[in-house]
Amino acid sequence: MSIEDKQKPQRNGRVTIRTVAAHAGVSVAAVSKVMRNAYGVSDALRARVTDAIETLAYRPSRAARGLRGRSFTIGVLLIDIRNPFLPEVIAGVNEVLGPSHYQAMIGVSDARVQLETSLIESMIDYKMDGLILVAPRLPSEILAKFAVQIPIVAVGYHNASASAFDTVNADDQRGAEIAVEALLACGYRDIEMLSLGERQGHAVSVVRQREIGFRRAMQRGGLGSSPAIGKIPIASPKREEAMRKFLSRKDRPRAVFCWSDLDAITLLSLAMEMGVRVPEDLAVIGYDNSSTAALGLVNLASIDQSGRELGQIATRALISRIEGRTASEHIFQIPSLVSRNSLTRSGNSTDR
Amino acid sequence: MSIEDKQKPQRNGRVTIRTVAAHAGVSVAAVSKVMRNAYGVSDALRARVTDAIETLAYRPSRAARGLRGRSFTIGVLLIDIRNPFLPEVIAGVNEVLGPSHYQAMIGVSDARVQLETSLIESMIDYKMDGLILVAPRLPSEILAKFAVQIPIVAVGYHNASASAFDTVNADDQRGAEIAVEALLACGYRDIEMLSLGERQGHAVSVVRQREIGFRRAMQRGGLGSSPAIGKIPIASPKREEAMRKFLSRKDRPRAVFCWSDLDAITLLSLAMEMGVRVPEDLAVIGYDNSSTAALGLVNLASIDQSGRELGQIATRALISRIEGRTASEHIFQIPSLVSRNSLTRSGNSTDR
DNA sequence: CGACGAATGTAGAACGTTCTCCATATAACG
DNA sequence: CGTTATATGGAGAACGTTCTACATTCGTCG
Repeated sequence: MSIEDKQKPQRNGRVTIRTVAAHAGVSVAAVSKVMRNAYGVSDALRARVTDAIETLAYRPSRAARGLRGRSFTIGVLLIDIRNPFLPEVIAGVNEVLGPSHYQAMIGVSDARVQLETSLIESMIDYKMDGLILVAPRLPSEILAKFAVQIPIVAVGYHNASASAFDTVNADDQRGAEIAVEALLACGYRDIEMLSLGERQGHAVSVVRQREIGFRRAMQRGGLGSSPAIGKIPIASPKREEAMRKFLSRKDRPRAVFCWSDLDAITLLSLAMEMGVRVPEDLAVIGYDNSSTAALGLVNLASIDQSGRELGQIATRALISRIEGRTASEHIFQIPSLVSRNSLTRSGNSTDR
Repeated sequence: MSIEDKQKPQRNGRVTIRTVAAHAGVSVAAVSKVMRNAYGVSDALRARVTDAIETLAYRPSRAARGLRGRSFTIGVLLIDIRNPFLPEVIAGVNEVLGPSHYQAMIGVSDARVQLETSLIESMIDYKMDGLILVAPRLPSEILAKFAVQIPIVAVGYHNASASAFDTVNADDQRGAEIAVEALLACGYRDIEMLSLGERQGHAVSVVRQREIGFRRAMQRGGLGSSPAIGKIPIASPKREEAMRKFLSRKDRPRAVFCWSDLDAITLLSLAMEMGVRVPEDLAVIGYDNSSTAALGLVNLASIDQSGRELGQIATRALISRIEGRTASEHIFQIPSLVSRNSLTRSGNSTDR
């Protein structure tokens, strides 16, 4: 009879930590200890509990875990899911997370500050163990405020002075310089940059960094103190319109550096439609080295910043922070040029 | 003094439901009721509580919610994040979820059954309210087993007899038929399909459905009882190799239908490299009408199944199921042809 | 005026973990 | 043999919600 008192579990189907404890003939606390492999567990006990977990196919409830301690989940926030660069980052994250006991949950903010905020809050409310923010839009002060509640690593967010969170970046200034240097090396002097519309990037965004690098390289090359930077809106009908206008300008430059392959590829396409030959009339170089750029049909020269690597590094940084590091880290990767036909006819089409 | 007894909250910084209750001078249960807008709340009470929530900037803990009741989160499982069709689905999901109080969390399975299983389990363990599985790899019996634990809607998964979960699909058989009919209408008779390697698709996958549709349309057109279907592996080096082999076959067909734009675009690119003219030597039609296909440079005719719409429909179905529906629904959308230059030179290049 | 039902609010038991103390057993040591 | 350290296991209080019962207050109606 006294045994039946204990038989309260099993009420609904779910196998809980209590079921496991009963099956193994030990206490709930013991099971918890084994799972967290905490101190003070004999081999015999561990074996018995492990067995019970196995046979019952027990899975700890993440919800309950989150309420009290670790949830073993990390949140990844993407600004946009259509930019092919971002999936690469995810791939890198998953590679590192795979062998660990952590899992990634992804949120997509669609570049809306409102949604970004609420997703971050949700992830905190889920008691996730840490966050990787990819190209967040929020200002540093806000991120810092979140960072006291949860470990944060920002990718594609240039703020090397942030002390509350880590950053992982490709050196976007250097990337832009490399692009300009490549154009100069091909003999082009009349160079412009096509960047992203004003409202889309704050000072710490990758876009603005690339503009800085562009300006510096142009000045260093002796090409004026304020080189031209055009702004392309992000929304679709206006976007193509702005590019068409650029392509039909009588004073169109000889070469153009686009902030992203996304724009560069569309530009290439419109150029073809409008009879502007690439690279004979206009040389184009993009950024991200997306898989579309690599297509023989497109053949777009591009700056490669390995999203996969950035994802891997960010994940490792986050885990080390979750496990106790408090000093902030700011990691830089150096991007590289992938030359293709949009740069010059002899562009190395068989890259890498 | 007796008041101070109650002052236990506020221990660490977090604003909990108890803080709100104290601030509004009501019970915890009352606050909970207001938030769930349950029955039996006066306007006065509601106002007071709403005020307190506002001033304290209270956010309910999702972790705690999940432990007891609704978590107001739905999980989305993607087979692969690099296929541009899938982000479209997410966009559709987010559009419907935006105005609601639900939020989406995304997991990426990378087409690995193991990972897919563990992600689904995690989502269940988080007590998410429902799941949208996009092109899952798991067999129906397993999905059915999961579906008793959590409402499930599968997208891109053909099993109209499943009674435990809903399915939302474009009619992939019909889509393939439309493709073949378009090729026939252009006068091509020597037609093959390039499909996905054997191990990649089970019977209910979209790929196999497209094969069925292809066969039926070919037979109906009087083109043999077992038309040729080539299989292209998914992994990168072998993939291009198989396509090159196809392109250099002496008995290469006059027209080809690819299971996905992903393959069709690579094929187009390799064809150009190898000097095979499209559509003069080879007509190509793809599937998904991805944004890359629409580029002037690529100009790939394709079957359009609006991923956005599928996402929207799936989300609405899931919500209705969460809110009580038990009978399963199996929804079909009819895809459409987007004609472009890869089909015939006069291919309507200015689509949509 | 008594009785009953509707409307409103509250107490308190879950939910499934983690983790801090404690209790006990065993070993070590003088 | 007593005393003290050390290893091992367990009890039970959180964590922040939801939600079922129940208590109270009114109105209404016969």
